[in-house]
Amino acid sequence: MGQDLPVTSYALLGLLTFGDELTGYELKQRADATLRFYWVSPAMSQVYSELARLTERGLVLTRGGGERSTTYRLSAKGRRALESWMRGTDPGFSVLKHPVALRLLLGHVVDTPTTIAMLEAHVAALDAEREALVQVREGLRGADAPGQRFRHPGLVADWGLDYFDNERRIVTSLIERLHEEELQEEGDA
Amino acid sequence: MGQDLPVTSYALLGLLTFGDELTGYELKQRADATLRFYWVSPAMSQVYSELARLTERGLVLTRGGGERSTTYRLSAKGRRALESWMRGTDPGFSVLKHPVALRLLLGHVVDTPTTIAMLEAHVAALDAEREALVQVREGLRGADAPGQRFRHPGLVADWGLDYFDNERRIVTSLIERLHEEELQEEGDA
DNA sequence: ACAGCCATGTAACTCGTTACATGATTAC
DNA sequence: GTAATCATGTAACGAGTTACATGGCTGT
Repeated sequence: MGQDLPVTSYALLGLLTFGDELTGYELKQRADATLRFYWVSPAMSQVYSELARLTERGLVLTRGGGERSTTYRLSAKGRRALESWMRGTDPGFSVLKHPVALRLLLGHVVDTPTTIAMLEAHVAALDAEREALVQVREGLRGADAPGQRFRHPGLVADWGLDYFDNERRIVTSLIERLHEEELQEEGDA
Repeated sequence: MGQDLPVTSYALLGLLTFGDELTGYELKQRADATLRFYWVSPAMSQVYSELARLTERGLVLTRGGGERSTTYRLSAKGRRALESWMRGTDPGFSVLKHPVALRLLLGHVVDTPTTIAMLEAHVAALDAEREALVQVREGLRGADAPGQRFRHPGLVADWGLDYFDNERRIVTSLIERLHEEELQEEGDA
């Protein structure tokens, strides 16, 4: 034991449990494709520094150091570390940083049409993100059947899609609520 | 102009737009009560250092400096800064750090019952958080009618409650999916 | 030849946290 | 009296970002 790494380290370590061997660059791409929806996509430079730390602690093994590209794979020690982290530590609660909700909270500072425009832009962004996640989900077809070893990413992607759908629904209804108020106020004026 | 503060600074500044005057301690409590659901609750020490910076830039005014407790209120300049931030800058997309989704993604590393137990604990945590938000929502009764000046916090709280409800629903269904797979596997063995 | 992607890192910096330190006021 | 809450800060640190720097390889 005796390791306590930030969650992002374990997340990157976890991306190396899918049976393949990646360069730092490829690991970053994998993080961009899937991790970013539920966690964060670390900067390129952080991927390399995390890999250096994981290597130092013997949790990953390198191949081809010195040449143009180095690949990384999970070590037995790394697998044990990941497993004991998953079994033995409390995940903690999720943290949401939602700039649109924050600005809606402060809606009295600006006029209603400005707030409505912001929410409409958010719906558009939501659609774009959803579409990106759909692409990821498509890429998992075949590996996602019950009993398949790597079926979990498919489950999480479905979770994410459901989240997007629900958020779209509620934001749309908030827009309507604000629209009705607008009409009311115009009636008063 | 020439100010570019982190979002958290504007968030704290925004909490001072509700017509009252607060101590750092009270501001922290307000952040704990509402901001934490959509953004973050900064540490006590950060609240004080942010207030110091906002004061330095003239965005908030202090009363009673030197005595045991100092209160802070929004300045005209602070209001303009907040407004131009809300109108003129892109909110950006929300960031979700979801340790439970992350661990579900890596479900192949542990056994299914462990994953199910984690999801069940998450449902319990969700219920507790929801209940805390219900309390906040109750405190907003009266200020939340259409046309009321400070009705937006009520809208955001409703959004948050809907989010919790939806997440509970999907996590529960994920638990069922995993349960069914478990039974299937036992049948095979 | 040139653009774009693959690949790897360093340096400086900011945000935000935890730990520490202090003391007044209030409730029991 | 003593525990909890109110109130304010400092110091050290870690996580993560942006900007910078470098160079090979690939397609057109």
